[in-house]
Amino acid sequence: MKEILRNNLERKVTLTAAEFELFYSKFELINYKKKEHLLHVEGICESYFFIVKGVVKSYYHDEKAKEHITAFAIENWWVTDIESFFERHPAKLNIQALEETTVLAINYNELQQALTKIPVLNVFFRIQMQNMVMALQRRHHFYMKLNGKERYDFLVKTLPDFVQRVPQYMLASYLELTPEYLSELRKKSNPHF
Amino acid sequence: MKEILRNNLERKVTLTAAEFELFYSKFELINYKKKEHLLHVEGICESYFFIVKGVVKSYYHDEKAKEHITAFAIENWWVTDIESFFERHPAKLNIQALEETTVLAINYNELQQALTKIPVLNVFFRIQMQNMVMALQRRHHFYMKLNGKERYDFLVKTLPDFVQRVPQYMLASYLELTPEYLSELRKKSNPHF
DNA sequence: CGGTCTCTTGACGGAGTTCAAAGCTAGTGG
DNA sequence: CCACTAGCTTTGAACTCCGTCAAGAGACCG
Repeated sequence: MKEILRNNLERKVTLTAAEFELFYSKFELINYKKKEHLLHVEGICESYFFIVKGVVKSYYHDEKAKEHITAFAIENWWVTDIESFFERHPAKLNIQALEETTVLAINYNELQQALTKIPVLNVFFRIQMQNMVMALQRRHHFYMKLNGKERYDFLVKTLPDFVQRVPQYMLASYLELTPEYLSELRKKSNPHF
Repeated sequence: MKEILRNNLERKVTLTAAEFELFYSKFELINYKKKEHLLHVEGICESYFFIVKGVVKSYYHDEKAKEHITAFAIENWWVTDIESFFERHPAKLNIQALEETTVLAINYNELQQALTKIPVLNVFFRIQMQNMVMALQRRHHFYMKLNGKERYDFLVKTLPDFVQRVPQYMLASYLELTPEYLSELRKKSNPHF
């Protein structure tokens, strides 16, 4: 538990043992059952989550009540509604566990204190934000350059195991396609079973 | 010049006069003529730019040589190819001046030194990256939820002056539409001239 | 073994693209 | 300061991708 978080931090910065202990002490270990929510739309997102085990999805419903999945996150990833968390606005996203999921959660005030007491965390989160910016820019290319079939093929090629861990209709939602059309694409991809 | 940068920083953090002077001394003032490039694809992006005056676009060409504009930036904005700049990879983006443009540019090594010597800059850039993440997430909704007409109308409504500063075909590229189709949409929007 | 959740099929329609051509507009040089 | 040209915008027809709706077929869980 502690080790997983520590390794994740060490990828980007170096903390003294004391700094790490202080930071770690601010987290709470939480267990979510399948379909339980880490965050509900409208509430203010109080926590920044580090996923120790499991899978979650971030999603919202549009005006026609259709679900749009904006991201999945698995082991060793950080997840939150950044806008709600940092700006203290009501969330536009829901976050829900797709499997039994264990997280380390740190709340807003604790994180702000930690950022003050442990300045190197500003470096960590700056780099994390930079990486997120890069990922979002790549996602933009992904959606703009590729049509539905190409997006699906790319996902299957780059994350084959992940594709099997999540039902088709959720992938369709993430790919911004209808389940019906995705089904048609799959037929084309695999002419023989 | 100095004042504009100073104000931009003060929106998020507070620097001492000495810190600001140190930071400012690392910038170079550069003037670009219309159509000149701040950054060329393939080269490594050496500078982080702060636009003092003018407009620039970031864009790339797809495999069919079609141009895709990913962003515009105007006075008081920061712009760079984040991935190329921070990861020291060849750039995937070009950045080009659309008008006579003046920038303050800081290069990679100078910025790294500044981040070490002036720790509060880590806070500044962390917050800047956070804001960029939020902007990119909003952009994702913008493209996914809205159809072409809605995207165009939204742009005209929120940035009417900007729309006039940039040719239609560039707006079309930014909106991920063909110029032909955008022309059709404009006709629908303004039935009387 | 019954019901809900998930995936597939097919007919049809609409948003947006492609290609080709013509009509404008604005900047440039003569 | 006008004329010319290159760059920009508009038009229209044919076509493609993908969504909607309606229905049926599996599959999983209690």
